[in-house]
Amino acid sequence: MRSLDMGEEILKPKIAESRWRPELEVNLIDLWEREEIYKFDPNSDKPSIAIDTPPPYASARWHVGGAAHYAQIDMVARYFRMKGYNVLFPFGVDRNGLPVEVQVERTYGISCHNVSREDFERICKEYLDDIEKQLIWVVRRLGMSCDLKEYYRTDSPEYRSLTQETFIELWHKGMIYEAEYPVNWCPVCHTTIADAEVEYSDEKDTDLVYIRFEIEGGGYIVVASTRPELLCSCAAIIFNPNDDRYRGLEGARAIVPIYRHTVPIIPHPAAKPEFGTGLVMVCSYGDQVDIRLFRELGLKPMVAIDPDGCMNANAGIYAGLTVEKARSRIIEDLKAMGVIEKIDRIKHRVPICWRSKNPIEFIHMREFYLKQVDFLDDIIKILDNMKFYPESAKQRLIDWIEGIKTDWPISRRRFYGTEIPIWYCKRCGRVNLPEPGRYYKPWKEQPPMGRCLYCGSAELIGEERTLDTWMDSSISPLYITGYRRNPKLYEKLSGNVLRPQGYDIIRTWLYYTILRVYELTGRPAFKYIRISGMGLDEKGEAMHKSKGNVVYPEPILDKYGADAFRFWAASEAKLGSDYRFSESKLSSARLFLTKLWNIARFISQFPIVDKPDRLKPIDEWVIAEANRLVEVCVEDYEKLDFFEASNNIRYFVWNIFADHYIEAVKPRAYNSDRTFSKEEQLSAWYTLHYVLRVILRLLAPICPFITDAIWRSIYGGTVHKERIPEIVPVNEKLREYTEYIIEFNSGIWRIKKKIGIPLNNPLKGIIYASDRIKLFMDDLKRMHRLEAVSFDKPPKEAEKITNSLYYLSIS
RNA sequence: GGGCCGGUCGUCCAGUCUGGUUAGGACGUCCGCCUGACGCGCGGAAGGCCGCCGGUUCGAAUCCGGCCCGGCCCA
Repeated sequence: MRSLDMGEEILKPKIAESRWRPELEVNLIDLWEREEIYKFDPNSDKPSIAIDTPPPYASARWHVGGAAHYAQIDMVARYFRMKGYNVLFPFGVDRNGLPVEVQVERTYGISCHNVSREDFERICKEYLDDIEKQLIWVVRRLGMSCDLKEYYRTDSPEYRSLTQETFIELWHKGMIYEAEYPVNWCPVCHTTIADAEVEYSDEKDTDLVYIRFEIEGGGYIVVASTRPELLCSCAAIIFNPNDDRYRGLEGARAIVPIYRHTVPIIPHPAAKPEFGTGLVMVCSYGDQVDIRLFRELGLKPMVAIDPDGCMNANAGIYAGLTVEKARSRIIEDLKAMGVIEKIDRIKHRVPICWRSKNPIEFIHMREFYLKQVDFLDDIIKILDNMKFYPESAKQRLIDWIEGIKTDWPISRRRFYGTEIPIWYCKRCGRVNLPEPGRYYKPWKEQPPMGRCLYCGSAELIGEERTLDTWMDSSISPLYITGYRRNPKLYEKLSGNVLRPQGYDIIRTWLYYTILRVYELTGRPAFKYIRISGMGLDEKGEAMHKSKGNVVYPEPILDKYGADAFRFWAASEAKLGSDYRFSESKLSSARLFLTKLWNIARFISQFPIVDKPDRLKPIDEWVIAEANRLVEVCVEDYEKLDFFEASNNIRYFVWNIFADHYIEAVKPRAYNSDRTFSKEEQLSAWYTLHYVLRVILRLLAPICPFITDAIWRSIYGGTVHKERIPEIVPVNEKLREYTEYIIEFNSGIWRIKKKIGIPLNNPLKGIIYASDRIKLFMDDLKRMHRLEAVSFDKPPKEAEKITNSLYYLSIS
């Protein structure tokens, strides 16, 4: 250390620029990569954790909400590292399945059915590669501390082979079966989808048609329906058993108009008396209720809609028409026949496909199913072994699980996905599964088993269908921890996986993962589950391309820098709540960073000294406040949240440290007029650096760039290898003085403003203050350049400034 | 229809679980200031019947009941 005999000109800040420039962030990204400071060490004895990053769909660009979510996940990773953990933080890109295909078909105006399967696969890959580049650019620019040299793709042969391996494993465990049931069918995507993939449209105006049915043996009834095109498949008419109007009809039969077949009239609680006339026709299938009723009442279904969403031969003259066309045509015909009583316009929601957003139909298909109904109780029980943040997210999952009634259909009649690894024997019809361990494409490769394992026939036919994309995604924690491929790593990490994701995919990604990991390993998939809210636009509405309100992160990151963006992402909303994008908040985040930069610049001019034997009271006071900040931040970080931490850091840095402590301590730190002793000056220098280092370490997970830039230029090394600061022993009671210090300073500033003198001018006259501020008075007196301070009772002629501050001017 | 979340200065949000001095912050607004880090700054100020109605209590933004409005999820 150099001589402490200060001539003022020796004090030169180590940080020269008065502004942090976000362009400099890019240099740090390169530096971090070169120094490999975020690398996971499989041989370390530190506690380990794996973060199961949500593989973003490569089929869609990120908006600022998505980028903010990933920034938050990175904060989690960085916090665990600074807590002393060895963190496996992979980055995956989900490239499988229907979403990709739908996007590709839309973008290129093709259909997977009118180009060859090979070509379609190639186009999907190229499209994904392109989008992925943008994605990776954003990930890097955000400062994500994952290893981007080794990110994984769910459509890689390695990943798909694990998906197939788990399929084979579950097959052999007897958990997969094939069956023909009514399924959710998307006529546009041309495939079965799972209940979890069904959404409901916004409320739309629909015709509720009141149709007259003759009763066998005379009379008629009126049935209201939104799906008259299904008349041909009408198998019964129900009314509520409590509905007095229709009691007499029990056992009667009605004649279906146009088709003239007769159907029973049955009392059943599924009919709501207040809907329409209280009489409901049961058709195969208008909705889920119909499916249930057919099963319950033992009715014989008649298929009326084909896989293209058109009426089939059973619909008679309407065959070949789309459902919508058939509906309007049949309404016209019924009108002409004079059997329509009236048509109401009602609002209702229709089930739609989560990707194509088209109405789904319920039709019969033969599909593979993964058993889940048998395991629901076990799954709910195993949730107790996983910690949810926030706690309330758990209920959403339980609600979903409790509503599950059928097994999971996992086969998809699509192309861009993991192939179902099955060859069928043409002779005996049995299913042949290959050995696990590599990636199979049964639709184009020779059967690896050569001959049928059961009858020895050489005639084997490869399965053409693919798996539901959630069959891939739901093994991501197994993939990243080396399940079946790296036993040592798997042993180390299994049981230590953290899942961060949004609440929008609780019923899909989260649920399916927990289900599958349980079925495969019998263990809980996760130790921690972090559920975040959704990123919305400035008005609080979801961002959609079609709405034109999408804000992309690239220009925002260029303009404000990643740290400002990340600070915004941390400080905008509590974990679990939705967050709105707001450019004005982003710019205030940037102001905060500038403030921090300049605080560091100021402090950087003073030498870094050892702790002196005695600290001045105000120094100890600010350290006590810093202790409290550490407590608040750690508490927040432990909840995997950053809202309280970031907001408290900002408040402390700006409103306590800068406004009151630094201002008060400036004269002592410079000590140009030798008001203070050398030891007192050292106490200031020590405290300034101490607090700055606390702030930088606390903020490092949120703002990794600016904190590291400051750390490197003042202290050397990187802040990212530091630990989260701990509380140091000081007199915590000093925090009780905080409000008095603020009130005192504020009072003096008000006096100076009132008499019209600059804040750095001496204040003539006598200040009457409360003696509770006495402890800090030599610093405060010098800070404000007060001429005289008294702790006596103020005289009557003194002016009251605050409850405890009076001023007697000298005229 | 069922469930969940929300309604607090002009705007966006804390505070509500664990009731208690003048309900906090950020942005915006107004006034003043070149103050040995920062004008992307400093200081000062204005601005709120805490959705509505009732109840519990010495005391309610906070607890209880009802209602209204907005959003999400499920049928």
